[in-house]
This record gives sequence, structure tokens and C-alpha cells, in this order.
Amino acid sequence: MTLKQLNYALALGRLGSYINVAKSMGVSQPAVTLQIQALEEELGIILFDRSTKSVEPTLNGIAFLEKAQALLTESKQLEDFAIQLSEEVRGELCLGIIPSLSPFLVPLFIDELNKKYPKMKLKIQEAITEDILEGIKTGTYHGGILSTPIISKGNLEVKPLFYERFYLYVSDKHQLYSQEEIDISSMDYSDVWLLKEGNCFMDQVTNICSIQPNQNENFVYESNNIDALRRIVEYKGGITFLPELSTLMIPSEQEEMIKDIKGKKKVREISMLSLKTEVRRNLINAVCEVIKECVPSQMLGREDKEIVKTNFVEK
Amino acid sequence: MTLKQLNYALALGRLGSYINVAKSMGVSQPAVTLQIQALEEELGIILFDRSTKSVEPTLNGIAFLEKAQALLTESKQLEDFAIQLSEEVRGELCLGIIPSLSPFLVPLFIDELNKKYPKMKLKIQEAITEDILEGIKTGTYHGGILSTPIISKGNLEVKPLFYERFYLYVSDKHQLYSQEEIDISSMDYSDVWLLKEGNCFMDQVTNICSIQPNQNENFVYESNNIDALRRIVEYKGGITFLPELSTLMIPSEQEEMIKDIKGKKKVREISMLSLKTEVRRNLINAVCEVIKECVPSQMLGREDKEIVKTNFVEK
DNA sequence: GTCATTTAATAACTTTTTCTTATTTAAAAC
DNA sequence: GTTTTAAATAAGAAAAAGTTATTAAATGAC
Repeated sequence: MTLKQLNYALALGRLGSYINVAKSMGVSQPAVTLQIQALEEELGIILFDRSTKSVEPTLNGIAFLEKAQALLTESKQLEDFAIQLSEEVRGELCLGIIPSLSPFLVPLFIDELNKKYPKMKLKIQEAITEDILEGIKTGTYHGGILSTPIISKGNLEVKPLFYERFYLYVSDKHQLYSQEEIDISSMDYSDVWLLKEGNCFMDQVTNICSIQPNQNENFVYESNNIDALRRIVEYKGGITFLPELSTLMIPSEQEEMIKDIKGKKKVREISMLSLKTEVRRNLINAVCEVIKECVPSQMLGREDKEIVKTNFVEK
Repeated sequence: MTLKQLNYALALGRLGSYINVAKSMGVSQPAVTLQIQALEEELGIILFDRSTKSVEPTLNGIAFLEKAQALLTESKQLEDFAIQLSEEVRGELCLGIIPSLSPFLVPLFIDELNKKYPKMKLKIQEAITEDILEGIKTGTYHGGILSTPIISKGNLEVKPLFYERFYLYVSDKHQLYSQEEIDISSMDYSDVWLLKEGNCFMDQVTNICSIQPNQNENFVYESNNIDALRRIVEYKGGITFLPELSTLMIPSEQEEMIKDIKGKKKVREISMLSLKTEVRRNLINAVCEVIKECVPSQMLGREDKEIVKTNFVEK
């Protein structure tokens, strides 16, 4: 019995066909067939029923695979543990990042991170706050980058990374375009383009001004993509809210369209979340450190800033 | 990382030298060296310190090996589990048997067992009651064959196998040789050869007659070997107690020396013990069944027999 | 029912891995 | 310093795992 054989058998139980297992493992189909045959031969039990087209685990197979899964999970944990012992910044790290941040933050630090820690394999997935928290708890993600503070029951470690201002992006055809700073209370909300509901950036925007989403517009565009809203403002006119990082990548021709919000600087707090028990602490710390290096330094401090609340409460 | 590598590494941690690991695994010394090198290479940590002659695990090595041991134990349990699922009488079974029984019982059934269940690998170890019970609880033995009833706190399954009479073996030079049945109370205890103290057969003998061991003899021979006592009786004279099974193998020339004890047939109860949770139940049942087949049929019933108590109480 | 399609099993062969023997190196014992 | 013992290394042999090509069997369309 080898770990490789168990791995193939588990995959066959999940995927239900030899050919798919072969594809997912990057080997040929007979390789899988032979290994599973060898395993059944050695164990003396039939794990899979091939009488029909779809390969199904037998009753014995189901019972065996359940325990085999536990063994394989433990073997993965042992490898992780060895990486911890080596005290190197090495191994795989899966992070979830909110969509209003990810397209601007990731390009900013990914190259530097890779240069500094070439042995770290970072997997980034865009997801909304709720799914990130769920993922952290189920082990899908080792950590998440999102807007805080949030109310959560979990045993979570929260590390603030930076504070990101809110800006307005105003069409040059709009009446407010001439002003340097815009008083939100004076705004006509029907001109404002917003992100899809449930997006935390959107939630915070409604906290800044008392907008009712999709109130009385005749054209609704539901998206989590801030760049798309910017293009709509450019081509169709109107106003949208932008997070600070997104403004860094705006070409100088459009720079005039970015407007401050009148009053104390409104910011959202961006933090790294992970389980307190997470063993990949060194990897997470490395990512935090590189992000802080790559983000404009004025975003690091929280002086003269008003942190906008999130509406997030874990169900 | 493979289970084989972990196995080699664990053995190296235990045995402290590559050459001993190689011997115990039945491979050459470079095979072990290469596998351990590959493991360290893959994990990225040094597991063993070779600076000195004796190979010692590093601090990382100790931490890693501890978890690796758990993994390997689980993998063994998974293989056991597969054997259970197969419902075949197959796999390894370790039994402890008391020394007053083992040399007469084992030859009786071992051949039949092997014929009937060729896939069973039986490991038998001679040990005293106390060590057998300890071994069953620590997992060294999957079961034990010993004299019951015993008082034990453990969660033990007790299966009576047969009832074995006590006989006397009397030298032809002894005054009692002429009698067919011997009244124990009339015996001179200074003529009696006994087994080592702590042996359960011996304990039961002292329950039958009120002998005080090593009372006033001028020659003491401490042994757990009943055959040795028999030879002493033959060459030097005197009397010894014999369990029934040992009398089956006595040649006809000495048959006359075997004497019944006067009164109701005194027997010891021989049982198979195992943890109630033991997964190798089918193997244990197979052994019980074969033993019952191989033992003379008159030993199976308990009618007209007086079961002699053991003194055993678990500490 | 026949035929086309899909997938698993088998066969023959290749590559990779693991192990072996022989030898070198290094540490401990004398 | 010499001998002894054990680990590391090198090179080749054996075993294991993988490959392609082909066959067999099952499903679905007609």
C-alpha cells in the first residue's frame, strides 16, 4: 500500500472515472488502472464496481476510502509540518481577496513577493467576505484579505494592513466636475453608479452617504468590477465611487475626474484574516510584510482618517 | 514522501544506525541511506545528525518522527481494516500463552490451523499471565490463552476453550507409585517438585493442596518448564504435578507414573482473552475453533469437574 | 437489433525509481 | 598510528511505475 495508490483510489471515488483521474493526476489511464489493481490485490478487497460504465465504489470501497482520506489528509499535514520546521518561507498558501481590492492590490505586490520568496506558491481567489470567512473556517483558504472590522464568532487573527480612502470619479460632462472637493450630501444619487449589492465596498459606500441602492435608475448594471463602472462613467457620464488603490492606475488624462470627498478623509480598513491556529503563519506574515512595502506609504497610517464601518455580521 | 521512507526513518530513529535498519528491513545499507536522503531533500529539513558515529535524530527530526509514527500506525490500521472488510481469515495475529500450556497446546493445533487458514500469520509468545494482560492492553498481543477466571479491570472478552485436569507424576521408586489414585492430603510435600513462583499453574497447585512452596527442600530448581520437572522425577525421584495436555505426549513406558488425584476431577479452565474492541475477531475465533477441534473431546465439557481458582488479581 | 462512441483492461515496451555490490571516506577504538 | 566499524558515494542491476497501442465491453443513437 502506497500513498500514491490511495491518492488514485480517492480520486477515482470522487471523479468516478479512470480517465478523469488520469487527466487530473497528469498520467495515462492505464497507470491509474494498474495502481488501483495493485492496491485491491494487496488489500484483498474489491474497492470499485466496474460492472456498469460509471465506476462506483463498492460498500467495502466506501468504508475503506473514508479512512484512506483521513490518512492522506494526515500525510499532507505531516508535509506541512515539515515545512514549518524548516522555518523557510516555502509551500502553498491559498488566500481569498475581496473583488473591490484584488484587481488593484494583487498586481501591486505579486512580483515583489515572488522575487523575495520564490519558494512560496500563492493561490489567490477573488471572493466576497462571507465566502472568504467560510473558506477560512473549512480550510479552503489559509487566509483572507478583506475590509474590517467585521463581527465574527470564529477564532480569527486580524492583522490590519492599510487604510484605503474613498474617492469619487466624476464624468467631465457632469455638473460637479468643476469642483475640487465634493460634498456628498449635495449629490444627486440617481447619477451614481454602484457595485452589486452584497459587495462590502458597496456596503461601505451606502454608509458614507445615505444612498438607497438601485433607487430610481432606468439603467442598472450589476457588477463587482470597479473598472467597468469607471468606463461607464467615462462613456455614459455620471459618478461612481473609487477605492484609493484603483486610482493609482488611472492614466493622467483622466486624473482630473478623480475628486476628493469633502470632510475628514474617509477610509476602509484592509486586514489580513486567518485562523489563530493556522500553521502557515510565516507565509502569511511574509505576504503582510510585502503588501505593506508595496502599498503607498500614506495608506499605512490611520491618522486624520475616519474608518468607515462594514455592515458585515456573520450569520 | 512515501510510507517506505517514513518507515526507514522511524527505524533509524529507533535503532540508531543505518546498518541495523538495513538488517531489520532486509535491504542493503545504501538503500536506507538513499531513501532517507531523498526524504530529507523533499521535506527540506535535516532529520538526523551524522556528525558523530551514532546517528541521532535532530530536534526537528524528533518532532517530525513523532508525527510520522502516528501516520504509520494509522496506515497499519488502515491495512488491518481492509483485512476485516475482506472477511477472510487472513493477516497477522499475536498471541501470548502461559508457559505451562504453550509447549503442549501449540504443537497440538498449529499444523491444523495452518492447513485450515494458510493466510493467517500467527505469532505466539510464551509469557506469564500478568505480562499477557499487560500486552493485550498495550497492543503487543491481540489475544492471550491463559487460565481463568481472573479478576481484571480491563474491557476483556473471555472465551473458555477447555478444562484441563491436574495429574500427579510419581517416580517408580516412590512409595506412592503402587497406588492408582492418590489422596493429596496423605502426601509428603517435601517430595514434590514445583514450578517457579508466579506461574499460574503453580498457584493453582498450591490451591489444590496446601503446599508452601520451597518449604524445606535441599535442592531447589526454579523453572517454568514442566518437561524439566518430569525428567527430574524420572532421574532423581519424587512427585510433580502435571497438566492433562502434558500427559498426552508421555511415552507408554512412563504411562504408569501418571496418577489420578483422589476425589472430584480437579481442572483448570483455559480461555482465550482479548480486548472487546479487538478488530481481529475473526482470526481469534478461528484459533479458538481449531483449538477446540484439536483438544481431546473429554476436555471440552465441564461436567463432574471442579474448577480450581487462580490467584490472579490485576494490580 | 446494429453501429458508433466512450471507457476500462490488457499487452508490450520504456522510463524512472529503487536496490545491489563495490569502493571510498570518516569516525571511533585500540 | 593502525585497525575497525559504519556511512557516503558510484555504477550497474532489478523492480516498479509509466507509456503507447490495442482489445473488450458497455452505453446510447438509430
